Amino acid sequence: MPELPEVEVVRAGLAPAVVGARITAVDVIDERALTRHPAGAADFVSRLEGARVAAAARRGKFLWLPLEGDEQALMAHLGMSGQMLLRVPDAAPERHERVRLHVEHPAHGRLAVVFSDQRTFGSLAVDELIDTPDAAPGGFGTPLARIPTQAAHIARDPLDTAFDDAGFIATVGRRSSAIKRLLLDQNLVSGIGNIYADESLWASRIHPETPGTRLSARAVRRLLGEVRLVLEKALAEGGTSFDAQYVNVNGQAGYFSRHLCVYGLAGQPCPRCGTPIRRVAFMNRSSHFCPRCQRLRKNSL
DNA sequence: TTTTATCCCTGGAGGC
DNA sequence: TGCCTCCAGGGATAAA
Repeated sequence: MPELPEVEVVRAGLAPAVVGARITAVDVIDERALTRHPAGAADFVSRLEGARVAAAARRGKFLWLPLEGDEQALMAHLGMSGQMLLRVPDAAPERHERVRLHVEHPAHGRLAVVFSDQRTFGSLAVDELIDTPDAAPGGFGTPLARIPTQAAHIARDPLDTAFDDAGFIATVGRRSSAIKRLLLDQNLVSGIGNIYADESLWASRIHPETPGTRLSARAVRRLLGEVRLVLEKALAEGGTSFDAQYVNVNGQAGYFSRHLCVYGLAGQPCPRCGTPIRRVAFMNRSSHFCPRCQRLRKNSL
């Protein structure tokens, strides 16, 4: 499931192949891949054909390719199972191929950029770029203080140098929601999904259902530090792959799953204390934690 | 404003 | 073998 590290691996893989390239043609195979582009497939195609890609940018789990000399960008969210694959121009269709962009790069020649998505939670759109409220770059990979309108509402991610640590700590301290719910709230901090939320909370020894109001500023600062460490380690390993749902632009898996301490490891010993990891239902998904290292305390942490 | 629940979707796993 | 149910989960939206 693509979270920040996986999306960043995709962005970094796409950048050298598409920045400076011209989009020569667009095939929309399945319109469900355009749920974020309400004007429809014909409008999507007409806005892209002939355009040149100026950059490859990302904030949290949102990825976008600003178009040169224009106020628009091709925006992508990979959802649960979306993939952006680089292929030779006449490559056979992928099993769950939804959209194919034909591009021509001045150095690399013709390429196909394939958006493939099994569960169809991902989507592409051509979106307007607007100014960022803090005048800092819109995201990683671009110096411009611009962001697609559909990504403008989400917070910066923890690896963004413009991330507001103090604002995050203060907001968490005011909210009574479970800390895991707050970590998954993209309006508060972006890029974290179920895997890295569980891993960061385990590293911080915080129970996922601890209310934000029960966490001291010091505890939230420590958690933020662990979030960054986990994300950076995952990035260095190429992201987390459990199956074919996440691969980089060349179709290769990441290796961070070898380093997971709790996620998906219910019943297995905690790497720190040996107590069996517990899995509980949480927000229509799963939480994994060590019942000994991560106790739910009544007093503040 | 904050919090919580529901829905969207596909394919693999497991039970019968 | 075939059918059925459950499960995975990011984000938008509605409801409380």
